[in-house]
Amino acid sequence: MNLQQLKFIRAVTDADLNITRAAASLFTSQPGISKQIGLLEAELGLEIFERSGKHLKSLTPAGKEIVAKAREILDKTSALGAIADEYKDPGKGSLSIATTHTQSRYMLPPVISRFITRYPGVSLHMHQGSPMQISELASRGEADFAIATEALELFDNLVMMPCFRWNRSILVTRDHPLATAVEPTLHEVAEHPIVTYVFGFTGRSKLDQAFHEAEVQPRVVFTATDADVIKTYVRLGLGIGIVASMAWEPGRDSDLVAIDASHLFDWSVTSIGFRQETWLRGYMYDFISLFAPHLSRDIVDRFVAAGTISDREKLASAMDLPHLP
Amino acid sequence: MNLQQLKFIRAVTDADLNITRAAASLFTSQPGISKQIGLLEAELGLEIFERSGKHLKSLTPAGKEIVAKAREILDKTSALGAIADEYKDPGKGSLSIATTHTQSRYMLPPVISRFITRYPGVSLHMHQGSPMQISELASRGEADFAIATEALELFDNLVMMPCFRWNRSILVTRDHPLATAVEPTLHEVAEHPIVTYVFGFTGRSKLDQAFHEAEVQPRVVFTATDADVIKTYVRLGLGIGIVASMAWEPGRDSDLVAIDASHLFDWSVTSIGFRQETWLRGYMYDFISLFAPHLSRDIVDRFVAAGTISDREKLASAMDLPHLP
DNA sequence: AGTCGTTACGATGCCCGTAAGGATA
DNA sequence: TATCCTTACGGGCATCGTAACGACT
Repeated sequence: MNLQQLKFIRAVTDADLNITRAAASLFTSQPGISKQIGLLEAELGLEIFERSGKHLKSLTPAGKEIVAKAREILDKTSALGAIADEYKDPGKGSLSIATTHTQSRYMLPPVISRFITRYPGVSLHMHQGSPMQISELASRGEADFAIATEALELFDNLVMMPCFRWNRSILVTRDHPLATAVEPTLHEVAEHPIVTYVFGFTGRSKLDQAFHEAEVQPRVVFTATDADVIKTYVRLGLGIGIVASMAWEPGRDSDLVAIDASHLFDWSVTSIGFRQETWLRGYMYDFISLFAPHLSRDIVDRFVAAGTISDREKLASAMDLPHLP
Repeated sequence: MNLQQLKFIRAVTDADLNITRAAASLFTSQPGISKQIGLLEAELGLEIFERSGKHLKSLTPAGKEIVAKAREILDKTSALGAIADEYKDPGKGSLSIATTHTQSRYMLPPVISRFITRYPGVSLHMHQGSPMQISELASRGEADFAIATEALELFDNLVMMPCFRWNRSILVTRDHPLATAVEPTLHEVAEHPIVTYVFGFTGRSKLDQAFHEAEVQPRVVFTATDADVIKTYVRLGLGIGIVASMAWEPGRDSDLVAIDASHLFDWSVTSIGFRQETWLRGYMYDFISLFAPHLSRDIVDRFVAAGTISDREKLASAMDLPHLP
């Protein structure tokens, strides 16, 4: 058995049991993988993949466990590299963050700015995508951190830690009837056409939930994945915007009025997550603390050490999170 | 990087940084190890071992972490084999138990007997030693289970679970003045010369503690590592014996009188422990349950999942253990 | 017919073993 | 001086790539 073979079975599994594709992703030959998998199966004395003729059909029950264990092993081997890099030069390395538009546009800029000042030797990579894509990137180890408000809990190999609570604001043009409203009700809001996030993005679910519970049917006329687009259409008069409060910028958006709507909707929590197995470099701890000051190195370590999801939830609920704004 | 290299650095560390000895233990050549370590260090870009000239002096700080991580990786690779074996034939395999004389002589026989009936295909290996040796065997993975009353808590990579509580009996010959005593006091006991366990064995510490707290100075005239030897000297009239209650066998030891001493000493807890990283085969779960019926598969899994030592202690204290006899 | 996995074969390169050299305690 | 690690060198073997074959959709 060797690490190469483990990499191969992982790649094949990740490529939907297509050896050819796995070979392409690893820049190697397809027969090589086939051979090595055969050797590994011979050594273990059982089949990892179930074949139908010459096609891989599925993982055998044993194969599932073996691939899972192989993932753990490979994760730890990359940790070895991280350890070495940290000791060689704590200030040199790379950090890859997967996040949504809302975070990267409104929350991350000051954090990133402070981070690159402190760690000029760390090369930053940002991936933007849907919460689902983000979680998957982190879960597969292609991103070090996932930062999002939704979907992070769907991957059980991610350690996720709550960062802050936020709520929504209603954006209207200055001449809009709601512009002078203070604490409008859901009914009043629902009288106007609404422009907001696509489902699955930026706490959209809490928004739907509030309307549903109040038995009010909102007229959502347009949805987008980011607040910039939403604001554009609010300016065009398509409807009122409901966006995360941090998406209203005092300077740039002074042509719009932001009405706090935290009395209408449940608070959403933005979390940062990473793979359980990752070995966190010093600058990674620091990045987390820059983004969420209550997440000190100790606290993060405690999250990592917590064995079960319920242990982590306990830790999370014991924390008092900052409320934005 | 490959698994071989990780095996090498682990072996060298375990051989007190002596490459020659490590090579011997792995049945390979010394230069081969030297070379591979050099290659690994080159790949990681730092030294794992600190050299003084051509001798390995110590592990570098990075080296310590790297070796620790290497151990985890290697443990998981052996788990792969275990998974395969389990799926190939759940009834075939081997089980190696490290334990003390007290356990293997008095507690384990009925368990072993039932186990081999249920799993005739599992080859059993028993190692006997001091609690310290036992823990080390388990901690190094040379034994699957460690069963002992002391020292298990010293190794933090062992998951240990409480099995039962037991206490001590005073053994005297039939004609001894104490033979008819009921609930003798510590002072009465201390009037006689005592034969008992060596320090570090079979709950000896609780015994000393009781005398110390009562400010009584016992006259311990002979110590042994097992109750059979102790009983022999009690029969010779060297003194009264203080042994684990389960060491008095109604039939074989009817020439001696056993006086329950649980009112004098604190209860001791015997635990079973195994390495956190071991992948437990079905028969291993069963063995645990045979030895300690309250340790069901679910409970064991919960112990393994518990992230921190304090989590495990919480689980342990929530359990109500059988009291022997 | 096209896609995909297995088998066969040849070459490269890695790994291990023996032998010799150099440094430390 | 004895022990121990490193370097050097040669042989064997594992791995990888190309090419051909066979099987499924």
